[in-house]
Amino acid sequence: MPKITFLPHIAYDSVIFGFSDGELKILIMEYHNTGLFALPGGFIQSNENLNDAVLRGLYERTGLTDIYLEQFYTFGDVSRFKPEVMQTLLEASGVDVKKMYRWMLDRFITVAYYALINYKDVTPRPDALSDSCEWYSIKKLPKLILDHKLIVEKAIQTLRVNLDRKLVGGNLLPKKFTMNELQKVYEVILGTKLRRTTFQRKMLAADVLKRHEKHYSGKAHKAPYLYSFKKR
Amino acid sequence: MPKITFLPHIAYDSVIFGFSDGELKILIMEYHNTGLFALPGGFIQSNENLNDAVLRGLYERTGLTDIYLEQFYTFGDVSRFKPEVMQTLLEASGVDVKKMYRWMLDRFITVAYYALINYKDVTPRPDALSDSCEWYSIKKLPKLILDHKLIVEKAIQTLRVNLDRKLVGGNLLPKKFTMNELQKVYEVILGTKLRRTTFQRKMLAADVLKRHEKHYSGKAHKAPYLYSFKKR
DNA sequence: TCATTATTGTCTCATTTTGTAACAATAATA
DNA sequence: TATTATTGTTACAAAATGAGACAATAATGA
Repeated sequence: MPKITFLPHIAYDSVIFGFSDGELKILIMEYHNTGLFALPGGFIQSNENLNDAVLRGLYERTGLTDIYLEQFYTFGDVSRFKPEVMQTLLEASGVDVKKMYRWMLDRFITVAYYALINYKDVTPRPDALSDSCEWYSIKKLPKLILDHKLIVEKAIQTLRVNLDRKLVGGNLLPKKFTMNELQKVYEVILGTKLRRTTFQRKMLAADVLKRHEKHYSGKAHKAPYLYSFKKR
Repeated sequence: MPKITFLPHIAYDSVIFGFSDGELKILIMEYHNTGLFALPGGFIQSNENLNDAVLRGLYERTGLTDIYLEQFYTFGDVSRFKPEVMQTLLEASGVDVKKMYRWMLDRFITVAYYALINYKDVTPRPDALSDSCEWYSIKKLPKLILDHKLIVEKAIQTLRVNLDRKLVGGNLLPKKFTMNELQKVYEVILGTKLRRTTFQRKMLAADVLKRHEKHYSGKAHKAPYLYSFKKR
């Protein structure tokens, strides 16, 4: 069995977005007994494509394979080199830093991705080094290590720009959804209220939605149609 | 004097755009006696910010310090690992590959940037490994090594998207320019003809231009105003 | 000197897109 | 069966854009 080796100095971090309770949430890991929180990230095997490494990490944490994923920035400032932080994480997990994990204390450049997933499809799983992997509202994030707060902010900025251009909002919803649910996703991401009729007209005119049967919620009013995104 | 060391496995490549003769051009390096062409790139010193490394490389090739620069993608497929190409480059330059440059034959992930500069401000300078550093029209590029063609294509795509959103077109022109010159830049980048009156109205409405004196070209017609971009 | 030519800055009107409100059509409830 | 809340669609106003017209030059040359 060949030994798995990772590329030194290069990592990735992923901002995994979900939508629930009318809020935008992301997955955050907490490390054993440290009170330190971080984005889910990982390393690239020496014979592995960068994008595949990220998909592998996403699969390990969420169990999902067919994920909307987008690379948005690579963070390479020297100021993100803080070996004492990584040392704390490793020691708290009881691994032998001196031997196997020496390379993890080096300077790292990290390639950041964001993913959009359907909240309900996921049961977050922590990895070997971490205690928990849980959803946090982007309005109430814990303090994150290194520059991870900056990474989250840039992810949200990029998502906002791409929302209309790439019409990616639907990836945060189940396959079928109502127009109102889609509008709420847009409103939360953009941070503004949108006009119902204008939104509906725009989405229908974009010719990306397929209309399905009506959805009877049990509420005392007209039932809305369900929609799904057309395959491209 | 401390020895300069570079981060292994990480490089950058830059797509340096200029505008002349009504064409969009980029700087391409040719390597000694090899007929191999590549984007200007380089490595990151172990105590240097990623962005600073790119600016340093840009300065070495162009002599410019105040450059519009944007990171747009990080390329990390295993398929870009072709040690024989780098070996050819190094050997043709007469360096001792076995000793100093062993690390250059490893797998590299490259962070790609594009820069916009005023063509006339620059006298391209080759680096130690290369023969020449010259402007090529993006319509007539030589065959490039590795995935550099893909990198150029992605740079152009990103530039198109950012053109209106960030109003960066002016960085390809001298400080002062006429509306017609600016329009030509837009047309070349977008690959389409634009309507003169609509373009003028849009640019003026955007409130990013400052109007200066008229420019008398000697031609037999009304003289256009000169404009510059407002500082942000 | 004064038409001529090419191009510019601006205006006008038509067309398209977007903002805003109105309204009829339900699905459950009382 | 009237009431309530929400939906899909239409109607009209307002704004943005497309497309052309036109007067205002800067040089040229008769």
